[in-house]
Amino acid sequence: MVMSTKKMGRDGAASGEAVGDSPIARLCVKHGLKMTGQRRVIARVLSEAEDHPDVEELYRRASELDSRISVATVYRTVRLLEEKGILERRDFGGGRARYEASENGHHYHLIDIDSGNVIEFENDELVGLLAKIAAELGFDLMSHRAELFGRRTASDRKKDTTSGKADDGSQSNPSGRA
Amino acid sequence: MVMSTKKMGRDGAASGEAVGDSPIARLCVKHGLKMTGQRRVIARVLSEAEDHPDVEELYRRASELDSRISVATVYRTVRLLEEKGILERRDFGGGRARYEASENGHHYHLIDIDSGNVIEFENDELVGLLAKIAAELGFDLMSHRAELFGRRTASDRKKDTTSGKADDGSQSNPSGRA
DNA sequence: ATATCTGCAAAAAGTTTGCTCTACG
DNA sequence: CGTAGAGCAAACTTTTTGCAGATAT
Repeated sequence: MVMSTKKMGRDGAASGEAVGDSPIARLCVKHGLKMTGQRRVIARVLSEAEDHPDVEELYRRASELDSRISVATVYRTVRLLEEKGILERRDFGGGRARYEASENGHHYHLIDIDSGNVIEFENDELVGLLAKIAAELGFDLMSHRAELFGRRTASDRKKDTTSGKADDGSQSNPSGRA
Repeated sequence: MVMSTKKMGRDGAASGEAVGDSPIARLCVKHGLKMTGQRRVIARVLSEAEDHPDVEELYRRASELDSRISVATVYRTVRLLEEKGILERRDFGGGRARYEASENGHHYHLIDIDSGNVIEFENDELVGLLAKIAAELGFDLMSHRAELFGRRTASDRKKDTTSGKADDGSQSNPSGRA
């Protein structure tokens, strides 16, 4: 098992147009999408996101880079990118959809129910088991998701006291309900 | 692995008041909730549900038994029961929350992406693996969920042609988006 | 008796959409 | 240039809430 070490694209030298493109913007081009300024900004925000922002948060971050972006465009864009398979929508509870780039690879989430932190991890054994289960039920596994809700073990907790929160796409609500 | 064989409570002889109570209604009493007529009806609907109805569907079923129930009450009730741990909220995509009784035991869902059918299954090996993963990350596993999205294998498909849908709490949208 | 619950309707919250103008290719 | 995209605001959908009257314990 390996915890993901997500690398974010550093901001490109804004030379011309295509060179400064973020990884996701490049994916968009690859998918034949028309690259508008707004989309390029949103793509960049998504590429640089290390968490699981919701639309509101994406809108906020995009607006910082270019104030001429509307929420509607963010909604339209994430929907488009989701359809293209570039983005994945998540539901961690709380009513709003949260997004992350598919290119980050398949991984799972462990949510710390006390702090709201979301820890990502990969696990081949798990993939294999799930595929096996699906097969036993007569299905080919097309996609899947697993979320663990846990609490730090006493022994683990005393190791560090980095009590703060790490991931938080704008709102972290452990239980998913206020 | 064992597919769940959920038993639903048959309707009780409406003798007095407490005798006809559904399993969930009894749980409500145990939790000290005031049992109004509406709650009793909703509890019964939930107890008898073999699928994962959303609020709209719960409202429809409850209304059949007693037309003097409002959607607001259904919302308030499921929220209350969820807080008490009697109900669990699910998100299978599609924007609306779907509910099922916690008493049905811990199980997982395999969603047929073509038909929208939801198949429930249990798997001890999976529980063990998830707990192990959590432990490796320094957590005690408090709860978890796993959803598989699959497509019937060619070989399996030709065995039966029960093409229709089985589970469907009012709306089944394989991809979660219309 | 009285704190809790319900219905109703209005309000939130999140997301989608029609229309017109703008801009990518 | 022509068509897809963006902005704006209005529409929609799902869920929550304030309030007055009803009800379980």
